Amino acid sequence: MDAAPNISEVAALIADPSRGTMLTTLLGGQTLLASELARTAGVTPQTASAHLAKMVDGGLILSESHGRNRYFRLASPEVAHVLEALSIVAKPTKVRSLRQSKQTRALHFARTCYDHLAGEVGVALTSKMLEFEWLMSEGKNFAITDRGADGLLAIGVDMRRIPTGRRALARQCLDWSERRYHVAGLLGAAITNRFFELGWIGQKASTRAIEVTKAGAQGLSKNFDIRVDALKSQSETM
Amino acid sequence: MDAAPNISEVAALIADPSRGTMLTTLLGGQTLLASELARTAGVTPQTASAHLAKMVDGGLILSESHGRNRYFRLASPEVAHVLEALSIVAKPTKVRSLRQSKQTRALHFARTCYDHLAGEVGVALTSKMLEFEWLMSEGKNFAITDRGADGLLAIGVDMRRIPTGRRALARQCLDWSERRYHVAGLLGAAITNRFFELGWIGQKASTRAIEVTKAGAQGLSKNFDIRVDALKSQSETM
DNA sequence: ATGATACTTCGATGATAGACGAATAATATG
DNA sequence: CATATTATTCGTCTATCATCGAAGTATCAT
Repeated sequence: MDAAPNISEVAALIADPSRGTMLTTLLGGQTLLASELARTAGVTPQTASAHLAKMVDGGLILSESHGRNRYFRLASPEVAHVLEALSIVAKPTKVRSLRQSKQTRALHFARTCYDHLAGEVGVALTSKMLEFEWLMSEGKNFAITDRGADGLLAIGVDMRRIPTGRRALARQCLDWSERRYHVAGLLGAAITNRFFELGWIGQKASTRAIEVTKAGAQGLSKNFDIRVDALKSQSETM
Repeated sequence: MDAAPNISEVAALIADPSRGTMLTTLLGGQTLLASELARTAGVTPQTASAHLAKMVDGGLILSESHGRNRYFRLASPEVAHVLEALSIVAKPTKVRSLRQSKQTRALHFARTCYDHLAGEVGVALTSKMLEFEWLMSEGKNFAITDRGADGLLAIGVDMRRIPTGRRALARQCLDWSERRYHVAGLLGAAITNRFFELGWIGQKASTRAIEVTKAGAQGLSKNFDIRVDALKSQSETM
C-alpha cells in the first residue's frame, strides 16, 4: 500500500537553480538537446548530464536518443502544472542586466507555457475571445460558445477534431506575468499549434519567448482586433 | 520590471523533508503550533523554529502569535495548489512500519485537503453527487444543478450564502490516493465545514486524517447512500 | 581510418545548510 | 515572585551535493 506522497523528493529536483532553469526552459514545450540545456543553465555538459539524469530518474522529464544526440522534454502536463503553480507562488526576481531586461520583455510579451500561448499576447487573445463571446468563463474553465466554434473554424481550428480525453478542453491558466488568465488545455494547445502553422508566431530554439510575425500581426488584428505593436509599446514603457 | 519567477527558490523551501512534512500536515487546513509541527516533523524545537522562519519568510505559511504560542497555517490556496500538484507527480513512498501502515490507511480512508474532504470518503461523496445529478462534470470544474442545490440545502449547505469571489466554486481536485476526482473549491470547503458542524466527522490535532463518527456514518448512509464500513473494509483488504 | 562532436563516468573539491546542545527571551501559572 | 512552558538565537559539527577537470564511450563526418 502506498503511503503519503513524498513531495520533498520532487521539490528537491526543482530546487536546484540549474535544474530549475532547465525545467523553466522546457516549459516552453520544446524538445531540447542536452547541450542546449547545459548552455541555458550556464553549466558544463558534465554537470548538465548529472542534472538531466536525476530529473529523468525522478520522472520530471523524458529523454529520447537520436544518434549521438539526446533530446529532453517535460514528462507530462502534470509536471508542467507543478511548474506553473510554483511560478505563481514564486516572487519575481529583479532584472539586473540590459540583456536580461530584453529577454524579460520578450517573455512578458509572448511565450509558450508548455503548449499554449502566454504573456501579453496570450492574455489579450483570451480577453478578446471573451469580449466576442467566443468563450464564457465557467469556474476555473472556459466554455466554448457556438459563435466561438465558428470563429475558430474560420482560422482553421476545428473543435470537432480535438480529441476528448482526460485533459481539460479549455482551462483558465493564471499568467504569472500578467496576473490574468489565458486559455490553456486542449483548446489553448490547438490555437497555438494553428498559429505556428499559419506562420503567425515563431519561436527561437531554447527560448520560451515567442515572436509575432508580420503575418501574425495582420492576422491578430483582422481576426481578433489585437494591435500587437500597441502591446509591445506598452511593455516598453514599463 | 519583473523577470521570470524563480521557481527553484520556492521549491527549495519544500525540498527539505522536515519542511515537506510540516507543509503536508498544514495541508490538512489546520492552524498548528510550532511545537506540534516540530513533533510531526520529528525534529527539535530549535530546528523547527529555523524551518518555520524560512517558510514564513518565503511566503509559504503565515504565523500568528497568541501569548507564548505561535500558530502557523498555509499562506494561501495558491500554496495549497502547489502542494497538491506536487503530490500528483510525486511517487508514493513504500510503507515500512505497522504504525505507518495504520496512519496510511487512515489517510487513504479520509483526510482533509487544505479545507475540503479527500480520500475514499471524499471521492465516494463526489461520485454519489454525480450519480444523483447534484453535480455535473464540466471540464476541470463541477456545475451544481438545481437538484444539487436543493439536496445540499437539506443538509444545511446553502449555496446562496457562499460568497462569490476569485476562488472557484467547485473545482475537480485529483485525489493522489484514489487517482479520482473529489470536490474542492468553495463548495468542497462548505460541505466539509458543515460535516464538522453536524459532528459527522472529526479530526485529531496535527493529523490530516479524518474520522467518521457514528452520526456521520448514519448521515452519509441516509443522505448519500454511502456505506462507510464498506469503504473501510475495502481499504483494509488492500 | 582519423578526427570531430555529443554525451557520460569518475574523482576531487568546496560550499551550503540541516541538525542539535546550550543559552536566552517571552509568557503563562501558581 | 518563583517556576514551568514555549519559542528563538547562537555556535558547532557533519553530511550532502553541485561543480568541474580528466578521461572514456558512442556516433557522425570526411
